[in-house]
Amino acid sequence: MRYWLLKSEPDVFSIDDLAAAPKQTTHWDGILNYQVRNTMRDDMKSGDQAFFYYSSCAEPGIAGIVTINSAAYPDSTQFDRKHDHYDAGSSRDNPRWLMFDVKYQRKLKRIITLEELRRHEKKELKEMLLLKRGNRLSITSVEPSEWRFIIGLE
DNA sequence: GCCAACGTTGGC
DNA sequence: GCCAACGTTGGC
Repeated sequence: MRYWLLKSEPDVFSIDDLAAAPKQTTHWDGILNYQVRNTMRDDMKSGDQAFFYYSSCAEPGIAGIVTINSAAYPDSTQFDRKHDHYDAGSSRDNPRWLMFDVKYQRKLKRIITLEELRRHEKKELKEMLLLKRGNRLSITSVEPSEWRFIIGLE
């Protein structure tokens, strides 16, 4: 079992939206980055756990915990001509982009802000990918020690 | 295969 | 809205 961090803009999709969704489950679609796609394909497994992180908002930080609820499978939005994620270079025979299912687990008691995480970036969270310079990937892995430390902050 | 131009992300 | 950092594109 591995740990991950999924970024989402809360104005677009929040942990509360996931909690209110049918079966508290949704498709995590629209990932158009090859490195992240390869991570999804090769490393993410059903049953893995992930932090739900808020980006591009007033208070960036970790808001909740979700479960990866499927293996990666073709992202249907890439075949829809009307969709923002339509990709003319992809085909059903050889899909370029993947998505997976995510299930709500719980909200954190409070948002663990980026600012708070940064207070530990010299020590406990020295290796955390989220905090590394220039990181823009929408999914990053979280080490078990980092996971435990952050849960401890809560 | 190089690299400049361009687009996107995301914190501030 | 700005801008640093990075990924992608496309001409050569």
